[in-house]
Amino acid sequence: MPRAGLSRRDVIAAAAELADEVGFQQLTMGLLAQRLGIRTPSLYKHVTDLADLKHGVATQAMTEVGEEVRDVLQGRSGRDALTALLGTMRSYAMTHPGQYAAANSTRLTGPDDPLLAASSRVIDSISAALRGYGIADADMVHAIRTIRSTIHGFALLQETDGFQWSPEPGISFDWMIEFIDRGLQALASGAAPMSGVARAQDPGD
Amino acid sequence: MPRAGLSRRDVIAAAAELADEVGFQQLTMGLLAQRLGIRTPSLYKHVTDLADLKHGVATQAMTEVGEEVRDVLQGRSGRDALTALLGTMRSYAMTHPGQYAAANSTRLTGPDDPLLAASSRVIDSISAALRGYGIADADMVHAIRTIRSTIHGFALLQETDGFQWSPEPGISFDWMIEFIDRGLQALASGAAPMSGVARAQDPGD
DNA sequence: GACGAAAGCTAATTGGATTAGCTTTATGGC
DNA sequence: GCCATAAAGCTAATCCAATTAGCTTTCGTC
Repeated sequence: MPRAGLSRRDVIAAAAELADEVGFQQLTMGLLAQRLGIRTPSLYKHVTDLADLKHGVATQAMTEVGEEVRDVLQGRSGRDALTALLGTMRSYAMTHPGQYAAANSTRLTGPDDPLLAASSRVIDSISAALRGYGIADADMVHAIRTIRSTIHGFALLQETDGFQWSPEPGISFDWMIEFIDRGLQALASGAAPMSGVARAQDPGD
Repeated sequence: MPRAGLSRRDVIAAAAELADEVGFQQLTMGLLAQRLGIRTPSLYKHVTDLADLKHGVATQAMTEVGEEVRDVLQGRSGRDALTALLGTMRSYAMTHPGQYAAANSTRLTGPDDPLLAASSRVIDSISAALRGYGIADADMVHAIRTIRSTIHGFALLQETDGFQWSPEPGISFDWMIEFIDRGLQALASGAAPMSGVARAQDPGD
């Protein structure tokens, strides 16, 4: 109840904002303290250490992504849902590079990690987006993983300047969405079950 | 030519090995010096600073990946080439996590960066692997980017414990390869040109 | 056998993270 | 209105990794 009246929530929110500006890796206790107008050691009243702070940012970001995705998926299905899903995630990655990096490069601390819960919610949304394609249960886990991989990879490459902007990345992104959409449709129409590949039973993540 | 007789090459090689053991982020001057049996400041006779060291590791790794991929692609085409390509990269990522992370998270220093040259060689190999599919020039850049995104994303997720191992990631990986293979085949057979999506002219990266 | 550059070393500085221990401020209970 | 107390800050001090400065040793060469 003293001076600045900061809460853990405030501190993490400020850290998230700062991470977007200077980069998640460059997020520092000193910089954050300065931003909040307090001295560095005072931060330890709100977070146990830098790792905790970063983990908090990751959780907050993943939660936010989950909410945005859930909202945008309302009333959409099939290709429409896929486009909305991927577009939302890419958009988030571009507007909040630091937070996106946090959300996807932070290791889980255990089975009860709130970050895991937040991630699960996002995965549930991906699963929901795929529902309209009528994909076999056995393929669902793999399809989800494929989509997650693609999104993360795209965000990573773009952030690292992975491709040198010959055609705009955005165009490739749209191309990729179409590529995936066609693949999923083909999957659904059951043209040929995914051959040779073992099928899964458990719709885990 | 005194005592240990180390060269820049030796130092970077040791750093790469160390990175695989402790993680690229955890690679430290002190740890490396200890590993080499010299004092920390002595490292500065071989690299200008930590950033230079890490950049060197990245370049070495990317070069090695490029060679492995080029070799394994000899005499293969189509799905066979795609499987070999992706399999090789995933295998590299799994056996050399630190180096893989280095290669794909290091920013280029400029247009004459040797890391850029090494990356370009890898991209050329991906391009070669795709050649057998008879993909339209206009689609090539996007296809390459899609594949890179997928590989990197998969490696990233697996490393971060992104998926909780319900079915083994390897199975999903195989599934993903098949998914992409089918998509590329469909593309080639020109069923329908990628609609709505702008086409590229320049086969950049 | 001396010379010069390369490769090491020690000492010292800097900056970020973290800890210890003290101070100040809201607040709830009287 | 007054005081005890826990929360929220602060200063001082420690630790560790990176980096710089300046000195020393080792070799290959002539």
